[in-house]
Amino acid sequence: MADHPFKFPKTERLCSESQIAELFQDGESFMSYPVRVVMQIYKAVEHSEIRVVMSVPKKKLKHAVDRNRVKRLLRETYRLNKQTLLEQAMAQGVSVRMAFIWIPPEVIDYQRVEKKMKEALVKAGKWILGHTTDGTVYTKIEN
RNA sequence: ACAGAGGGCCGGUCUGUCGCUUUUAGAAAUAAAGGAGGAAAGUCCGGGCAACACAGAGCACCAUACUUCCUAACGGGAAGCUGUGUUACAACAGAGUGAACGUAACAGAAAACAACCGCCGGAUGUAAAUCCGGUAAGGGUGAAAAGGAGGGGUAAGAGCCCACCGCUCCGAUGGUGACACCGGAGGUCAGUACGUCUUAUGGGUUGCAAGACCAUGUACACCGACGCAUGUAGGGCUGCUCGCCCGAUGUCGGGGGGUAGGUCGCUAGAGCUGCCGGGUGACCGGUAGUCGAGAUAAAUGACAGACGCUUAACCGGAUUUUCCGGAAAAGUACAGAACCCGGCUUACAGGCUCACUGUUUUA
RNA sequence: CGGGGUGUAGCACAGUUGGUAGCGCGCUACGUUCGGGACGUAGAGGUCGGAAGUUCGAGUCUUCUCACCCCGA
Repeated sequence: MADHPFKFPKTERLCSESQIAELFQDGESFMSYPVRVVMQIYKAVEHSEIRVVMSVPKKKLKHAVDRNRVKRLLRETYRLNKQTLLEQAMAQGVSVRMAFIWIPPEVIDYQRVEKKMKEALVKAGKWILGHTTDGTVYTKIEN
């Protein structure tokens, strides 16, 4: 995985309906406009991994074209900037599940989305650090 | 040339870097090839396909409705007919209803066996006027007022009579037909709109989250059939016995509960393209070639650069409008497959093309 | 993706054969009260989601369109 840092295969995406339901029920969320991030961490089994899902509500963007466009932008910016967060997770020995939910009712251009995604990932890194050091971590999942 | 109205088609291209998905090859790393639309949309119709239901006939309900054709089918399309409409081309509408019934607000005398005003005649009266009768030509109301508008006729009028038009019926001709056109007759006690209604045709229900299979695995309450049994263990009626009744544990089916993972359905089809032939046309027949997405939290992308196209300030040249060359800047649409087809409808930057109508000018 | 439903006053709702759009709560004014509430009287407030069509006339019938809600392994 370290050999090809910009890949984004299915093993890094959250594909199971039940795992997504679990994430939204038990995960904690914070705002990093223009996205809301839902996160959940648990102890890594063999090596740390991060599984991500992108969500764009139909109520915000009515046309399928716009929803696809936003999801592709989110995927692309995450794919190109995920490396530092993965290193943080490996340092703490945890795996992460997270969801990005789009908030604004319009499409935003690539440069701004990339900037906001970097900010969101920095916040996520701080969140991981905060929850691993004060011991509130390994709440639910052992899987 | 200007104006108007219509049909058909296209709807970006290339390079680099980083990715996604399917197939094939490979032990793997990886490599190669493919990867959104005319509307993929709305889900308004029609089919295929699937599961379930189903003797036959009638009624009811829903949809459609000029004619002939096209089609797997259609509420779609083509060509025509009639009417409305336009300067014209367009465009729009379209079964029957003298079989019967219902409704027609407000206004108006009256909304269907019509006398309010008016007109005419008669009676009473000096007169004004009142009463009786005739009259649908005129007035006013209304969306709609009892064939039209002329002449004759009459007290005044009226298809009361006459010619023309319209209407209804009959006949001839042309057309597959809607219908057109011609001739004759009737003599208008046949109004209008909508609905009920009539006639003909079609319609079983639900939809790929249909449905089939595999894996994981929970809990069987209840019901039916079969099997076992001298109807055993056990239970109910009872204080107890007898007696009577129910009857677990097996197999199959129903029902209930659980699982949220995978495979199939899943893309070669009323397919697409070229040519030839038939038809006014929708379309049909023949022949050759061709394979063009199959995802499943859901791929088909992101960024950078160059070009193309449109509008073009501005600059240069010929220089009256105008033409030629260059060009900053801005814009480059509507929109994303989810079982598949045939239509309809709606959205759409810009461009190409075909045929048409009117006016003006030139030959 | 497939199927079904609802839009009427500020809010919740009525409105059958097409013929002047209503009820309840709320709002405004007046009365009543020392004042308020309650009560009584009067009144205002409507592109009937939007656009076409049928009709003399559409909340109602037809077509298109917009928004919201529900159901389906």
